[in-house]
Amino acid sequence: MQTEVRELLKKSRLSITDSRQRILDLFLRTEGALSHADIEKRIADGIDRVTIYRTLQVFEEKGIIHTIPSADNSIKYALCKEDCAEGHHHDNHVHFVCDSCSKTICLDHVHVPDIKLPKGFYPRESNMVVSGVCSECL
Amino acid sequence: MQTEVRELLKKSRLSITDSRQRILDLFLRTEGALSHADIEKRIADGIDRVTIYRTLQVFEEKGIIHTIPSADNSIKYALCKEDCAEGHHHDNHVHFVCDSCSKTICLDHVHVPDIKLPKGFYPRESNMVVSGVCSECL
DNA sequence: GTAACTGCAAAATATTTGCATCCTT
DNA sequence: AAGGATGCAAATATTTTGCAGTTAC
Repeated sequence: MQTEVRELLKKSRLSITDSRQRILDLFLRTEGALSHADIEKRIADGIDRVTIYRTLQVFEEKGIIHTIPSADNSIKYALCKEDCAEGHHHDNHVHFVCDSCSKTICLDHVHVPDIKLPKGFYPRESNMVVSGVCSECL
Repeated sequence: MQTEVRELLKKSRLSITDSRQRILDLFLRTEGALSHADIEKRIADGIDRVTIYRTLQVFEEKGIIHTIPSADNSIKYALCKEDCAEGHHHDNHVHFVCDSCSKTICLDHVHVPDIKLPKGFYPRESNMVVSGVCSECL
């Protein structure tokens, strides 16, 4: 397994276990976001389902991955870029879900625009998900 | 039960049943969005859980309500305004989730801005959820 | 009367928790 | 050695499906 994976875990002060390495490695090798089910499917020789739940939770708390909201009861997770820190996400980019291949992609360079809210509303965090057709499915 | 409820159902060519009237009435009386669980809790003398699932599904198909994506595996539903039609939602407004009272509110007058996507990406629909503090929780 | 809707039971899924064991540091 | 992580079993919770009885039109 790559050194990169171990470095990432070390940076987050997480012990370097086999499951964590394999799950994080999968994220690094995957373009686009992964759901719990995706991970279960794609890690051949099984990590326990419960361990996946716990790993995703820890990774999210540590700012290694962030969640992408969805309207179909299936949260997806994607790697955070450098500017995420423990307990403090800055996944301030637009997410794209392809209607055709149903991949979910972080458009890291497309920022969520600031919104003028009505009087009395104070924003903390914005999330934007655009669906349509991705560049590979034209 | 109000005439408004029956009119709405009639307009969508749905038969006017007790469950549908009560669920739709709840939406009309509620500010903000409702999850399946909310509905179950707030309709005192129980409608079957399964009926609630099926009713929400039909309402969504008919353009009476729309879903609001979330990052916690709990879809919320909110009434559509006039411009939603069968199989064709235009809930093109920003949704606000209050961190304090955790209400989800449709900001009907705040439109989701158009986004400039990278080459090759074609948008069909955008969703935006802003969280923070709402005007009642200041 | 007929098609559509509902409730119940049950199946299928998904998520959480407790605990004994194993692994990392 | 000690604390944390994992797997397993089991408890909960959520969603889906089939079907028989009921209701709207």
